[in-house]
Amino acid sequence: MSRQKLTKIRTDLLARLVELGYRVTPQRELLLSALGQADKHLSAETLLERVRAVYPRVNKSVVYRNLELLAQLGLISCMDFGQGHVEYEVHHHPHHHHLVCRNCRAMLEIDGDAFADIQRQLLERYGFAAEMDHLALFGLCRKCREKMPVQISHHPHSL
Amino acid sequence: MSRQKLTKIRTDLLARLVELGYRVTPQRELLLSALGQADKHLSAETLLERVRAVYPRVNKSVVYRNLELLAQLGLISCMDFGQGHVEYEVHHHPHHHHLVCRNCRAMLEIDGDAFADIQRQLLERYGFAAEMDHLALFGLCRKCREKMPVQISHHPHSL
DNA sequence: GATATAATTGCAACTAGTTGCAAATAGAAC
DNA sequence: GTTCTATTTGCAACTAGTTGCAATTATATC
Repeated sequence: MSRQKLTKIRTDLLARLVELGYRVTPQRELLLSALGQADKHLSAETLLERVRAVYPRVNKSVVYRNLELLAQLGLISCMDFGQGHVEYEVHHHPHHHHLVCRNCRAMLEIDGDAFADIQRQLLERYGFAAEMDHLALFGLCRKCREKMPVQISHHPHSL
Repeated sequence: MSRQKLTKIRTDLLARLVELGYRVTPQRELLLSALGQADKHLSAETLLERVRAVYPRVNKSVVYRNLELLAQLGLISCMDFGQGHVEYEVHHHPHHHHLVCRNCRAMLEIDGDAFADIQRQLLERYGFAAEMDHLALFGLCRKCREKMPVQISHHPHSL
């Protein structure tokens, strides 16, 4: 992605913050730069590192709080990969899901409306409006399924 | 549930551990008792408390390690509710999912094969074998949807 | 540019959970 | 019942993330 585009992402998000009544601070600029420069989801920790690479005195609670804020406002998306592993990204492609392989950690991005049917069913049957615009599902990818025909025992003895 | 049934759950799981080559320790007995007595998912912390209510000197790392072990062996199920909130339970009803309301935290249990169709589709289209036997989906339940027709602003000023 | 003030940051103390390692112990073999 | 040893536990130090609060600062107004 071009340098211009990256700058645009940052300034657009800053402008949105101002519109919503929030302030532009150097810490927020740094964080949005880091997010804009990333080509994939990044963890809060990685983002803190990248922010500190530019300006080491930024406090970690500021990064955590701002990531939460931005996610709440819908300016960035927050993907929960389970076991407390959360990653953030700007909305490059607004609507997609992830298939994560438990074995090789490979991640397959799939179409955003893959779950539209089931979403409609849940609404009809249970009156439940499920948020299904950015899901992560775990399982085994094709390669790993083919490589692993037999179930591995979990016992340390047998490993 | 009857006292007998509870004891049975514990002894059954202990027997399975022995079959798999693991040892029976007082700590594991206490943990399985606590799990067997629970009528719902419990967090690791709550389980630690319950174990310590009986025998206060049990170490927390032991509880965490054993919950991980039991879940890995499939003897208990581990439900990830996102944001690092994980809960454990013995398999009373083997196959179900949860619809969790973001607003009132109400939890609706739904049928285990609600996602069978989509699971088959993911396998056909992407060769991905998704684990879909115990999912948690977030959204708004019927009541909260009806109560909340307008979108609330997130800004602290306006709250 | 100075002033006011609400938003934001930095700090320090805290929580839940993890890890490496030495000590204790369950279970097997005698 | 002793002995052996791999498993399991307890400990202490650590990590990621959270929270309350005082100090700082971005922005609006004059």
